[in-house]
Amino acid sequence: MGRAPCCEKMGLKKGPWTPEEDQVLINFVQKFGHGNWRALPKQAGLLRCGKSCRLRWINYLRPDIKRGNFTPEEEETIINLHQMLGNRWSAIAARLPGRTDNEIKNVWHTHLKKRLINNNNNNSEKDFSPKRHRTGRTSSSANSSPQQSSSSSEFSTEHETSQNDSKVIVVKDEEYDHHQVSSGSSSDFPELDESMIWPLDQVVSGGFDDHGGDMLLQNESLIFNTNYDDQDQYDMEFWYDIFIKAGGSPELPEF
DNA sequence: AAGTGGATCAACCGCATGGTT
DNA sequence: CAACCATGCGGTTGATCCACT
Repeated sequence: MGRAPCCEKMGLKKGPWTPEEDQVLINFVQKFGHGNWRALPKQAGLLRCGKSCRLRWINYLRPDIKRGNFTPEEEETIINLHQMLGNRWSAIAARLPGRTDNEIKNVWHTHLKKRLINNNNNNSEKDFSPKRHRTGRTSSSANSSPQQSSSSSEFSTEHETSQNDSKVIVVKDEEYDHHQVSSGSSSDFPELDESMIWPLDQVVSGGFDDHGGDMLLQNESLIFNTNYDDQDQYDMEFWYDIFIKAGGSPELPEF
């Protein structure tokens, strides 16, 4: 692999944590907090780098960590949020109290992704995969995600939403020759050209699935594909609101 | 009982971001 | 404003577990 890791460079320990190390870290954090992860291992007497300590605490030792299997409700929430947010595991974890981004990422890759693939195979008429899902991050690693870089412009079949009075904002993506679509009030998009706003039923009949989350995935692309490139710090609450308007699960906790 | 291959998950790595100097 | 630093994030790895042959 690339450059030598910092831990080895400093003669620090790597690999699985021992119960003794865990206890030292717990005791230290409970006493002094974790204001400075970099300095913590030295102060606590641990032969670990700060990064490793932070990860261990956040993913395993934190007192509010919920262990054990994910409930069907949690899994459904993850699926919904993943449709909405893509591989933004920390954002998803923020909506699942007691669950960590690492855990959610693991459960997605080991269970949920396969389940969705199976579901899609069983219903081959539909293709819910996003054309291009861009997040605020511009790194190559973020873009290299299979979820985010997968390609499918056609969203399938009938849309069953009853919210026909909603507006849908459509922007032709010249480069990829498809439409970016989002649902919401036109006032949510300052400076939008009126020609971009179509009635909902007029658009979704052209090929959208019945999951609000998929619409939102397209939503995010809209922001980054058009005049709104400067809005790379998009507002989670804003998107959540649109997600709900578009028929997303309302049972998620409030921001 | 032993071997094998897939599944799982803790931990690591590199990079991006935001704050500070 | 550039350089540096600390932290957070997402992708990936590798050890271990477990079911199956």
